[in-house]
Amino acid sequence: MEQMTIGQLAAAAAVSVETVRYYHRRGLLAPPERPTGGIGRYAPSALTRLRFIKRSHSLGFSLDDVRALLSLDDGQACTAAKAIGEHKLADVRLRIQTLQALEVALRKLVSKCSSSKRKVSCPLIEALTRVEAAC
Amino acid sequence: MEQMTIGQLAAAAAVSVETVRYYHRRGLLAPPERPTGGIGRYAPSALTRLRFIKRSHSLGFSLDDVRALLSLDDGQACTAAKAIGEHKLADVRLRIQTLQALEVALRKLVSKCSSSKRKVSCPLIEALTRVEAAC
DNA sequence: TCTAGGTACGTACCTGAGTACGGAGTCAAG
DNA sequence: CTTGACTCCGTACTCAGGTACGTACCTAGA
Repeated sequence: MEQMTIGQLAAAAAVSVETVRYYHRRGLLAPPERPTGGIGRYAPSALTRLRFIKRSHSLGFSLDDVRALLSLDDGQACTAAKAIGEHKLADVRLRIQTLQALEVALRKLVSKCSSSKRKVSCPLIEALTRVEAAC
Repeated sequence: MEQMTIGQLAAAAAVSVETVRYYHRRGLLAPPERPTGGIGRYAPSALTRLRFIKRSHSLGFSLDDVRALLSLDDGQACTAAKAIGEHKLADVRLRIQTLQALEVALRKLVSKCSSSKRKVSCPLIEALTRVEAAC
């Protein structure tokens, strides 16, 4: 009854048609049944699945992660889903730490730059040139 | 006197030979003078420059950023260098904020997952499927 | 002089997540 | 029955920052 074409599906999920096709190729979303030579129609469940993909991806899961999550979608695989989520959480925390260290380093460089008065060399450039700083 | 081949230069900066060539292509490091048909030799200043590139890049500057910084390397362009640094700093802070929001969302999902007892569906999967959560 | 290993150069390939394009087919409304 | 919008399919391209490979050349040491 509510069978959709690829364009309608894509619009409903606020995604491009090309993206839907890309998800077919990546094995995240099955291509629809279609009458021989005709145009495919998607069941509403495809929209649910597509939204799941989009939401998971927007939360930082890679498409491979998402495929793993989808394969757990029998509702009983909570432990496995949790493991994937925790793995991703650890990854996000690590990225935050790295960026925070970077922020400190950059802030120091920039503030040194603004406080310098008439030195020969720009302290930011100077700092980036020095060898003793950690790589 | 301390003229280096590309291999020695790369080793001294702990970078691969291919990477040095790539930096030539990207206009970050000039290819060396070389006797007609012979093998190029790099002056020590090339090593300084290569280390500058590596350090800046490790601090999160893109190679285009690095090229901009290098073009300021007359020591008097502190204001411009500071502007580049501040721009990058703002970018890093934004990335941290995004990741922190993500961390909160993920943490909630995962903890819901662990606290559930014998529900029909895994709450993580459930949450990712629901429509009302922000995209 | 021979040879191993380093160099030069060009091109193709990699990751991740798509985007773009072109030609052919299909479908519904007018 | 035609037109226009949409679909299908395959291929190529995008971005960043390289890596890998092949061929030809050079050069230092035994």
